[in-house]
Amino acid sequence: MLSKKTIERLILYKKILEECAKDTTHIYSHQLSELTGFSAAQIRRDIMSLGYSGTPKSGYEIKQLNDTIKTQLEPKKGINMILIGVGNLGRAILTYFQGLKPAFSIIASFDSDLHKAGRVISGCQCHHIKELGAVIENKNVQLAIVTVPGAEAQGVTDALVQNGIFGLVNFTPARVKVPDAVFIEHIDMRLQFEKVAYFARNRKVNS
Amino acid sequence: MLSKKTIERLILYKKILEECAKDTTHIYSHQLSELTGFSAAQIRRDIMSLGYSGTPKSGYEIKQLNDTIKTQLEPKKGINMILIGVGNLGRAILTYFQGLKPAFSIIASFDSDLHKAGRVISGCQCHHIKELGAVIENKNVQLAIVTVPGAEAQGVTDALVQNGIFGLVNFTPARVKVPDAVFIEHIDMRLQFEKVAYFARNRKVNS
DNA sequence: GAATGTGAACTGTTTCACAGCC
DNA sequence: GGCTGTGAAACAGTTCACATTC
Repeated sequence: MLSKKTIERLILYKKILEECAKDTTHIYSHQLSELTGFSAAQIRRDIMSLGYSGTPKSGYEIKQLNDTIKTQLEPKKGINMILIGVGNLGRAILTYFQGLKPAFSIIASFDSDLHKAGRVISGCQCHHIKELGAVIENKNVQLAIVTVPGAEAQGVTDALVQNGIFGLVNFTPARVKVPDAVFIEHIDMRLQFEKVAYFARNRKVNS
Repeated sequence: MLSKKTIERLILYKKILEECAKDTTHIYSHQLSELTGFSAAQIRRDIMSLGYSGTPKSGYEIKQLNDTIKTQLEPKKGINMILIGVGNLGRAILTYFQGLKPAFSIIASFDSDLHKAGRVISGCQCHHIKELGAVIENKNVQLAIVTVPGAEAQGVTDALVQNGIFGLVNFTPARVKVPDAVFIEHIDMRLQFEKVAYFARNRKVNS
């Protein structure tokens, strides 16, 4: 099993290799290093962990390498996602994702507000939260994006897990708890901003 | 200098301690562990690295501990931020940040669209991108949030760095390059979703 | 000669485990 | 007994450096 950090880098390589494929057929680790900012040794190590090999003569064959990464990362069919909480952030994400189909589709959204339920908002059908179970089952939903207010996050998460969701992206500041078998990623923007503020303030004052 | 990971945890402790302060005056590491999901040893180690000490009898004094964290993390005055790119995501972030004042204020936004420049959008004065330098200088801006389309990210970033910004949060998928002395955090949502999809699919199938 | 593939070394982070304290 | 504080061990992630290959 590849580590979280390795996966993040592979996802990045994949995107960059897609760009490169337009211009050329082979690439060296030091070139990928230049494009990604990771060290060449790191990149060779990652590619090794995929089980793919290049040659000293011409480096890595871009198309083959990319296919190898895709095989590891991507499922055969697209990912079906839902989004809970159609507020400002929720709507922004819905709009953003219109551009990423079909690899990632948000196929339904949910809100507890009866004024939103039943309408199409930001290009996505909004349901009332009580229909959660039915939609997840019918549409074979695998991932959920949580953009409700922090106080509601744990309740919504519990309901999602109960209904068989096992991958979550939580945009609320609440640190919700999930069973071990469920994978959750917290994207706490406030925390990220505080971190940047800290390191910007305490930056190395050389150069 | 504290590490990135330690800082992230400290920011979380701070928020949780603020909650706890309403109910009680002292807390044990294992209680903080329960609330945060990090191990008790980890928490003791982090607090040690702050130079703060508790007592075996009653654990850590919440108010003192929180003040210690704040001294490390927060500047005396609030952080002035700007946001570049008033699209969907940009507007969502602007709205979201209205609630976080005064610790973090987005004091201006910028866009290359002349229809947006001059208006107040999502509670924030929008300027044309060419006024960047003037506003940064006048308003003592320290941090910038980049929410432009990926293709424009590097150009905007260069302009920001040129104008003396040394902390950036980049929401575009582009991996922009900055000088060593500038701190940048990438929040690539697409990448995060792919990662969650991967780990959700390859999850441990026990329990 | 310049690249890959990789054992070994190194660096950073987390956990263990226990002395010391109340 | 149950807590903190912390050296030491364990683990994870990255880089080094070099034998090997084209």
